Amino acid sequence: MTTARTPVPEAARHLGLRERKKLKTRMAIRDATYSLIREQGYDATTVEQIADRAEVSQSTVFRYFPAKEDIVLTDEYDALLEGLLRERPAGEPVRESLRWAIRKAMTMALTDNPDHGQEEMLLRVRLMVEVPQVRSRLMESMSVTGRLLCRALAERTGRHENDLEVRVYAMGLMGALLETMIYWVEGDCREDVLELIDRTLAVCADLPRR
Amino acid sequence: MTTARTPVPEAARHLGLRERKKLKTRMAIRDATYSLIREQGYDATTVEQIADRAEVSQSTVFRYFPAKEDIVLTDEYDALLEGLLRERPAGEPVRESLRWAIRKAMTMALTDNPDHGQEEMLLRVRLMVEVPQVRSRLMESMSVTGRLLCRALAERTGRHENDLEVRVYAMGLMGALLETMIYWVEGDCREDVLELIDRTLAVCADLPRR
DNA sequence: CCATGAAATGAGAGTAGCTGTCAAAAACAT
DNA sequence: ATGTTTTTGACAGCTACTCTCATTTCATGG
Repeated sequence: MTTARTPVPEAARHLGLRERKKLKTRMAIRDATYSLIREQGYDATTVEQIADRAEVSQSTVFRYFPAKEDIVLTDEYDALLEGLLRERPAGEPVRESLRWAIRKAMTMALTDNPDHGQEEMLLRVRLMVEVPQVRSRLMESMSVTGRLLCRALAERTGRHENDLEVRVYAMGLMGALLETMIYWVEGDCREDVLELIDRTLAVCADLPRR
Repeated sequence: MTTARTPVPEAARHLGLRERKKLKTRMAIRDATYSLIREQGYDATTVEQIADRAEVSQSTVFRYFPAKEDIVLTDEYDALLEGLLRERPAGEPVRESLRWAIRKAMTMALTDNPDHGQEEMLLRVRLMVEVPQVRSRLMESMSVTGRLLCRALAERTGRHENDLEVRVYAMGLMGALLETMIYWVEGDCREDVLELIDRTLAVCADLPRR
C-alpha cells in the first residue's frame, strides 16, 4: 500500500506499528475516495475503484467503513461540540451557549483542520447536501448528535435528558442547523456562515430552565 | 393477480379498467408487504417475496415503488397539511395555525383512514422509527414537506419562501415533530399525541411577520 | 367485431453494495 | 526462532435496483 497523501498526525507517533498502519490504511481509503469523487462524482465511484486506488481489498474497505457513505462522513465534531458547550458558564442562557459553541466548532472545522484541507471540507459539505445517500446518513448521525445535545441541555436546564421538551428542542435545532448548511452551500458558500448561524439561532426560542 | 384485500376506494369507480387495475396492483403490493413484515419483520422480507405474494413480477414492484422503503412510506399527508394550513384565518399567529393544522392532519391520519386500518398506520409509524432505512427515507421526505411548509409560511408572513429564516423555521419544526413521533412510539403510543404536539409547539418560537 | 396503436407486464441479464467465511500474512510476545 | 493474535485478501453469496426486449392487455376508431 502506498503511503497516504495526508500526513499521519503527530499524536499517533507513539503508537505501535499495528496502530500506525491502521491509521494509514484509513487515510489511504479516504484519500482515494475523495480523489475519485473529484474526478468522477460520487455515484460513478465504485468501492472496487476505491479499493484499487487505495491498494487494499474491498473487504478491507468495508472493514474500516461500514458503508460507502461513511467514508466521506466521519463525525469528529460531536465530541468537540460537547466539550465547547461544557466550557460555557453555567448561568448563561442556553441559546447563547449554543451560539458560541457552534460558532467555535464551525470555525475550527473550516480552518485549522489537521488532516484534510479546507477544500476537502467544502467538498464534504457539498456531498452532504447534494448526494441523497450521504445526506441520509448525515441525518441519521444528526440524531446521534441530538442525543448528545440532549444530555448537555439537560445538565444546564435541570431537566431530564429524556424530557420531550429537551429532545424536541435538540432535534429542532439540528434540523434548523442542517438547513442552514444547505442554504449556505446552495449560495456557493459565499455568505458568512457565522452570520447565517446567528440568524438561525435568532429564529429559535431559548430553552428555559425549569 | 388476486383481488386486493383492501377495498378499492369509491372515488376510483369511474376510472377506466386500466387505471383501476393499476390501483389494485398498487394495493396488492402494499398489502403483501405489510403482511410479510408483520410475519417476518422488515429486513427479512425480500422484494422477491413481496412480488410472489402480490402475484406480480419484481419488475412491477419496482415500477410502482422506486425503492423498498417507499412501499411503506407513501406520503399522502403533505397536500392535506397544506390545505389545512390555508384554511386558517390569515391574521392568526403562524404557530397557532400550525398547531391546528397539524392536530387535524394527525387526527385524520390516525382515525378515518380509508384504505389502511389504524393498526397498519401504527405499524407504519413504528417502522419509520425503528428501521434505519425507512427512517432515512422519511427524513428525505421531510425536506419535501419542509419546502411545502416554506411556501405556506412565506405566504402568511410576507416573507420570501427562500428566506433563511423561513427555511430554518420550517426545517426546525420538521425535526421537532419527527422527534415527537419518535418519543410517542418509544412510549408505545400510550400518551396522547395531540398533547405531545401541543407541548412541542410550546417549545418552538412563533415565526413573526415582517 | 376486429385491427391498430399504446400502455403495462414479465423474464432475464447485469451491476453494485454489503456480508460472511477461511486461509495466508503480518505484527507482537516470549 | 517459535507460537499467538490480529489483520488482510480472495472468494462466494445475497439482495436491492436497473435496463432491455418480447409479450400481453387495454383503448380506440372503423
